[in-house]
Amino acid sequence: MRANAVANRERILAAAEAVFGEHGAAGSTEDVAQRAGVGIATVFRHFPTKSALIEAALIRHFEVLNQQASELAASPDARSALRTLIRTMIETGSTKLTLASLLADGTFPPALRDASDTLRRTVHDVLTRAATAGEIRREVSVDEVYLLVRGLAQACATTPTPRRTLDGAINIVLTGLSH
Amino acid sequence: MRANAVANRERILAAAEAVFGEHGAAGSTEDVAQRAGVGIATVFRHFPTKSALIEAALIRHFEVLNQQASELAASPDARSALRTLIRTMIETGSTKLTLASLLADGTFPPALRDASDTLRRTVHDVLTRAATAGEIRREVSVDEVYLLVRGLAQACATTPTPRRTLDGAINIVLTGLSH
DNA sequence: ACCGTAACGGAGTCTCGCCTCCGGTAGCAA
DNA sequence: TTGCTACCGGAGGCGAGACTCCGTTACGGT
Repeated sequence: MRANAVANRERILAAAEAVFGEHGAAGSTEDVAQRAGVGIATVFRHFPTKSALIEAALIRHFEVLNQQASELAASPDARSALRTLIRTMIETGSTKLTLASLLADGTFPPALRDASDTLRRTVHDVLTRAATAGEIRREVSVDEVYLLVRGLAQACATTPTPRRTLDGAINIVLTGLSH
Repeated sequence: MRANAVANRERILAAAEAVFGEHGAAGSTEDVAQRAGVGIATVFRHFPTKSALIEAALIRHFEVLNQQASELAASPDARSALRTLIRTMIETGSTKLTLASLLADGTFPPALRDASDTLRRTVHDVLTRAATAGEIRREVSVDEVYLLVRGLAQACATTPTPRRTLDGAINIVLTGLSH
């Protein structure tokens, strides 16, 4: 792949993240192209279909999240690591994209599934560390936390939510986890 | 309005609820017509636009929920009332529709806003009763609970979720509310 | 500097879904 | 029963957005 093409691919992915993050799956490929400063044909040359584009953007998102989660898993303060992780996962809005892709298709393509699983494992680590540190109850499962976090993310994504409210909700969850 | 027309209107609303509940705003008007057993024109005669149709279906949903919530607000056992309410709101999947309409338009038409506000007030009642009964902390706001519930509903709507997991998540929230 | 070719751009095609037009059907009053 | 008319249904119009074709551009190896 030529150097120019690599750069374009990157610009398209960034644009896709922005557009789909803003309008969900309703965002149009032409918007993505325009925001990336390339022609439509270029977008379709790099990603043969709209789903492929969304999928690629999602994978990228998961990877970034996983990167941050890994760093947090290594942090000494398990409790605040958990809090930060939850905040990040919600605010990063990645789930807005997840939602979009889910609505479009319904099933996860394997590559996406991998990225998602990796992230889940890392989150699991953070939870386990918090549990052994006695910060949260031991019976709490990743799935439950995941459900709550994904839910909050989606809720915030669809309706503008004041920071106070979100903080309050997160606090409720954290209290529910620890007691 | 002729008797026949009333029946059709009702059938269309029921069909709309089913279709939009299943596919979100992506559900097509023709699907609704087919499921209702009427022609497309009939749908558009009763509801001048797709948004109007979604709006009507949503209002209906809110009213049903509000009905159930009112009954729960009168229940003697404040704690279990709260639990049941939360469960119902999540399972009824109404929020799937909310989501749909929000994606389509962004702002609430007044009639819908009313229905939504009424429900919110009723939920507020249930919360206050639970608070005075000492079942939950006094500082929790309706908004926070709403956000959590809406989130769980959306999360469950987009991905199939085992009952155990949902129960676990609800438990976490309830513990977070009470302690 | 030159050339082969990877990569680009945008006009055009095609499908799909919202909405309308008009001829047909059937409720309801007399 | 008969007629008036409210109501229905399906075949289009129309616009939007996913995807393709092909002439043009410019990267990069020599």
